[in-house]
This record gives sequence, C-alpha cells and structure tokens, in this order.
Amino acid sequence: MLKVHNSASRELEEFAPREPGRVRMYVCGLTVYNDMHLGHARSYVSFDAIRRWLEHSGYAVEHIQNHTDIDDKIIARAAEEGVAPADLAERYIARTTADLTALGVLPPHQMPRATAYVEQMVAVIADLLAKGHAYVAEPAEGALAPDVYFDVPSAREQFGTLTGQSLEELEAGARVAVDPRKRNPADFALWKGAREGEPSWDSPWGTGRPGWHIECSAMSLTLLGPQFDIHGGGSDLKFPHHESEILQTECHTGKHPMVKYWLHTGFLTVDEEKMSKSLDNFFLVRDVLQYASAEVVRFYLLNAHYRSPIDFSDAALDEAASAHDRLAATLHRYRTASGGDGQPEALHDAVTTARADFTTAMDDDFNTREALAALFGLAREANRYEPGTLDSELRDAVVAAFEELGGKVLGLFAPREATGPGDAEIEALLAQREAARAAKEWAEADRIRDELAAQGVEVQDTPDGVRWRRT
RNA sequence: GGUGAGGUGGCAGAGAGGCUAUGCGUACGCCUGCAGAGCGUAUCUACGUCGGUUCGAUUCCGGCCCUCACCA
Repeated sequence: MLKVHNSASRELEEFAPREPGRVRMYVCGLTVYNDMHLGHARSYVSFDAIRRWLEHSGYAVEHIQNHTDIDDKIIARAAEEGVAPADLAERYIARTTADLTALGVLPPHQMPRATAYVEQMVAVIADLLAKGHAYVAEPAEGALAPDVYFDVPSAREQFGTLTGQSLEELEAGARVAVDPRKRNPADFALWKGAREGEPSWDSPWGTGRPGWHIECSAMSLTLLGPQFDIHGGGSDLKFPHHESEILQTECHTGKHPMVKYWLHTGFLTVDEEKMSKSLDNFFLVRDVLQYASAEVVRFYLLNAHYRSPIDFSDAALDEAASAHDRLAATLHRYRTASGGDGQPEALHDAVTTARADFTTAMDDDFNTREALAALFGLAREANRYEPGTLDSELRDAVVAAFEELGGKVLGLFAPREATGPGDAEIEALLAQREAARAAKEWAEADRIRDELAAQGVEVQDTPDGVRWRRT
C-alpha cells in the first residue's frame, strides 16, 4: 500500500488516485532564462523516480511538466543579451530539455509552454472577474494597459491550504512595501499590462501578458482537468505560487480540491547555503555531468529522501560515486558470468528480501534511501559468491532484481556507451599480461594493467581468472 | 515578525518505544606475485539541550538553543 506525504495535510496519506489505475501528475517546470542547476535537478530526478515507481506499481501515469516561457526574468535577460525574449526562451527550452534527458529523466508525456495557453488563461481570468474574484487595477507607471489582480480576501476560506497561514497572519508579518494599486497586499497579478517593447497579447483589459501563477492553472486545467492527483514542485513553490494556483483554479471551477496530493521536494544547498548566483555557488547540471556520470548524480540525489534538504559538495559526489560503483560492479559481475550450478539458499532469500524491502521503502512516501539500502543488502550477499559458480537461473534473478529496481525504477544502471579500446583489443592485452604473469614477469604484467587502467579499463585478478570492466 | 522543515556515530544519511540501518572513510585479518575488488572484524556511552510520560525514549509530550527555507 503506497503512502505519500501530502503537503496540504502535512501527513502521510494512503495513495488512491481519483480514477483507479490512472495517475494524473503535474510538475512545475522551469522558467527558461538560464541553464538548469543542480537544485532543479534534485526536484526533477525525484519526480522522475516517483513517476517510475508509480508506473512500476502498475499505474498508467500522465506526467505533465510545463515550460514557463514568458516572465519578467526572461524579458530582463533577453534585454541584457539584446535578443528577443522568445528566442531566449527557445534556446533554454532546448538546453534544459537536453539536460533532463542527460540526467535520465523520462520525458514527460507533454511539456506545454505557457505562451501556447494564453487564450485559456484569458478565459480563466475573465471568469474570475465575472465571479468577483478579480479586479482590473490602474496601469502600472509606464505601462500601456492595466493590470488585473486576484482578489485574495474574496477567497479567504481557500487561503492557506499549503502554508497553513491565515491572511491575517500574513498581513501581520508583512515587511515589504505594498503596491498601492492593490486592494489587499496579498493580491497577486493575473495579468500584467504591457510596457513598450515587451511581448504582449490582446485581452479584454488591453494588451499585456499573463502573471506567473495563472499559467499553471490554465495548463493543468486544460490538460488534466479541474481535479487531478499529484501536483509537484520544489518547496519554494508552495508559497506564493501553488497557493495562488489553488485560489485561481478552485474559484474558477468551483471544485475542491484541485489537487489530491501535493508533493514538494526539499532544498539542495551548497556548503550549507542555498545555491545562488550572488554567492557564486551555482552548479549547472551540464557542468556537474562533466565530472560525474548521470547515474552517479542520480545516486547522489536519490540517496536522501526527496523531502529532506541535501547539501552538495565534491566530497559528497565522490562518495556517491564509490557507493554507486559497489552496486554497479556487483551487477556487472553477475551479468557477465556464465556456467555453474550452485544454488545457495541464502542468495535466493536475499533476492526475495531485497525486493520486499525495496517495495516497502518506496511505498513509504518514495523512500529512495531505504530502497537503496535494500539493494546494498542484496549486493553484500551476492558478493559472497563467485557468480560463475552459480546456477544461471539464480544469477538471472539477481541481475533482474538490480535491473528492475535499481535500473528501471531508480535509473541507476543505464547502459554506458562503450568508449576506449574494443573488447578484442582488451582481451588481447590481457592475454599478453597472463603470459607475463605465468612467466612471473611482474613489471610487464603491471605495465599492461596500468595501460588498460589509463584507458578506463579496470583489471581484477580473481581465483577464477582475470576479470575486467570499463569504469 | 509569521509559517514550515530539520538537528543521528569520523562523514553522509534512514529509521523505530526495548532488536546490526545502509553507504563512504579508517584499522586489522583472509585472499593476492603486487594491487584492486570482495568477504570478515573493529570504529569508544550515535542520536542538540532541559524536563515530563513509561518498567524502558534517540524514537511520545512540553520548554529552550541552533540551522535552513518561504513570506504579497
């Protein structure tokens, strides 16, 4: 029985999608004005594992992840670079999508862009205005047309679903200068009147562009309907973004709850501080992937529960590499072995136990850390045996467990591209080395081993002969 | 100021009212021509702090300290 932590209730709840066997899931995507950093990766890899586990559990998952391709930051960045905002967005849609692929994140079923849904957004805003949940304000200074704001006090009851804060508490804690054009400090923009030279769309309130929150309401509404199962994103999106989405969508549709389970991922910090450009501790996914493989990065990220904060450092990544290699090496030995007829009971049991423990862990709010511990348990038992001495069916069972759980669900054992020398070349060198060893020419044997190591081939002498693998 | 999350062994990081987490690192042993990998053993009272509940709490309750995040 799968249980998930719902941010709305702050409790573990039994997972039961609205429609049996089918899961509709919306994950907030990136604002495409920059490359993806490791903090983003943390969130997307987490939701990737969540999706994979749901699919493994037999659900037909519909995974939507948007691109925010119109926003203040995009306009500002485009102006800096002297390019059109649409071109800038296009570039980063391509780059971030490539980064996701490189991380082994399964492609979402749809990746809608905000600018393709402006019509739907306008319709929702018009309806909110008609229902008295929104109002047209004065144009901002220098703007060509008015802004439209959501009237938060008009939806007082719905406010605070995720943050647990009341409107009064929020006002009490206010410490930011309030825009005088808003009726209430908590009101947020549904529509922003255009300024000269900015991208804009026509609307009943004049030319302008959508506010940030309305896009997710419009896209989830269009693609998944007024009520769906999972809405995910980083913890930083709870407020105001997700809180605003709820107000918009529910006031528009009149249906509650918009989302059955809200899932939020924890932060990734660097040396105990949040990753940010001003602190110059910004790690881009594409840079980290130069240093570590996607599997290692995934291992590092999945080695903590998705809601826990994690701290990034080179040492942490190195540790993940060592740990991941322990599993990968065991799997490799079992994959490449042949012959034998041994059927130790303990190894049979270890496979069964690992599968059961893995399932228990993942069913407990996607506890990937515990799930990994189950794989290590299997690895330890499996390493007690020389796989070549085992019955092929048992060996296959071990391989299947690793491939299905660690591979298919966690994405940790993607086949590596073969680089460096070919198999035949390696075998030839190893034959030379064996000859040298037989003649006790240790210097020559070690030279060949070093040469292979330099080319990324690890050589191991075992009681059952030499073994090698690409690292 | 408000709200939320968290403080676990050398490090990372799970977890549960009493039973070895797991991984990394380190030391020793086995194995090995050597190395690596692997296996075994060890790593001192591991659970922020002060109280409370309990036969027993790191795990439940309350106060306190600290860290992090979000706040129109």
